Amino acid sequence: MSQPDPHTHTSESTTAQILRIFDSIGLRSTRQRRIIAARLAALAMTGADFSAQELWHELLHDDPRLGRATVYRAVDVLLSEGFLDRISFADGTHRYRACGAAHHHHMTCVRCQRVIEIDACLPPALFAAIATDADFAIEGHSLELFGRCAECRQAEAPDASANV
Amino acid sequence: MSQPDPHTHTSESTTAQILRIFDSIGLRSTRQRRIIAARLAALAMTGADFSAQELWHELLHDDPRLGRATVYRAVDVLLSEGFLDRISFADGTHRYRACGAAHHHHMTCVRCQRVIEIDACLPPALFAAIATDADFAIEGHSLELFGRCAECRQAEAPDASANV
DNA sequence: CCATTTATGATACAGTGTCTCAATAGCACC
DNA sequence: GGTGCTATTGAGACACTGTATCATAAATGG
Repeated sequence: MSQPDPHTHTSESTTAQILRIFDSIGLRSTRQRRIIAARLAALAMTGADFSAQELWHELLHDDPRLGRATVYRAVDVLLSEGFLDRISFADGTHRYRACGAAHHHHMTCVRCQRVIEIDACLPPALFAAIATDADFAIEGHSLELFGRCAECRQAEAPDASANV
Repeated sequence: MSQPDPHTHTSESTTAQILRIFDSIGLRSTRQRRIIAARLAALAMTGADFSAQELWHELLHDDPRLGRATVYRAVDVLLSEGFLDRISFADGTHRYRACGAAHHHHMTCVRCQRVIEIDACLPPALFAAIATDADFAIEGHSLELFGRCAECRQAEAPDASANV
């Protein structure tokens, strides 16, 4: 309850967590937000990423009358509350991912677009040096890595083993 | 100034450099591309950032019939050739900047949107550790820092004239 | 149950980038 | 300098993403 084990999160408890976020900033518990929370909880389990548009289309199966703006509004709230992460892709587009609040970064496979989380971060000394040098108060940062996952490297090596 | 002069490039030579990029990949030298190159050379001197749309609007002063798609196409080419950098902002939008080819990152003031370059980068050991851990072949990365510049911190301190 | 106030959904709107295609203009060759 | 081939252009249609508006519906507190 008050001490959810991150490794035993059920879809239901994640749903409740999202609804608690809405509640904590004075937003009402509506049927639409419950539907959205349930779907996001499922996405949080799988770690899948999604665009706001895609999320809306999926939710239309649950409720064909669900408004697009309603979904966008909920995503905005959950993004600013830190429940959702925005992932920027190299082509300038961006998608969302339910990652909880812990600070981390993402690495994207440029071939299959799979996204994995990285818990490593930049050394604080680097930030300190930059901040001092430029006289900036650093408030946040975004680090995205791009590369090829093991599977895609295999799949792309037709005459393999001679390659690097 | 006794330090290494960063302005060893004149606007004209930068224009020529851009046109050489077009030429090197077999693209023709057109009046439109020369106009675009000249403007980008000027932007490269000041280090200003811009959106494709803004660039197009500015160029309409030089040639009121210049097509929007023409500018977008040129920006795409110069981006993929590494002459332009794409800067991603925290709100998901992105802009371009003529930075030449040297690897570097950007720090943006969240208040005045000023962008400064950072030559610091991540320690190679960090990349190696991540790549090994996740079995990824890392091909690129993007690091954006957000914060407040000295001026904006001053401007935002209403009753703190004695503040840092 | 009722009054108040928030949330919703439909739609219009704005911004950004892509695509198509007929007309234009470079470029290589004569 | 012509000439023909072909890349390029420009205009606009189109798609996608996100925001604003506002009458209506629904949730909350009493």
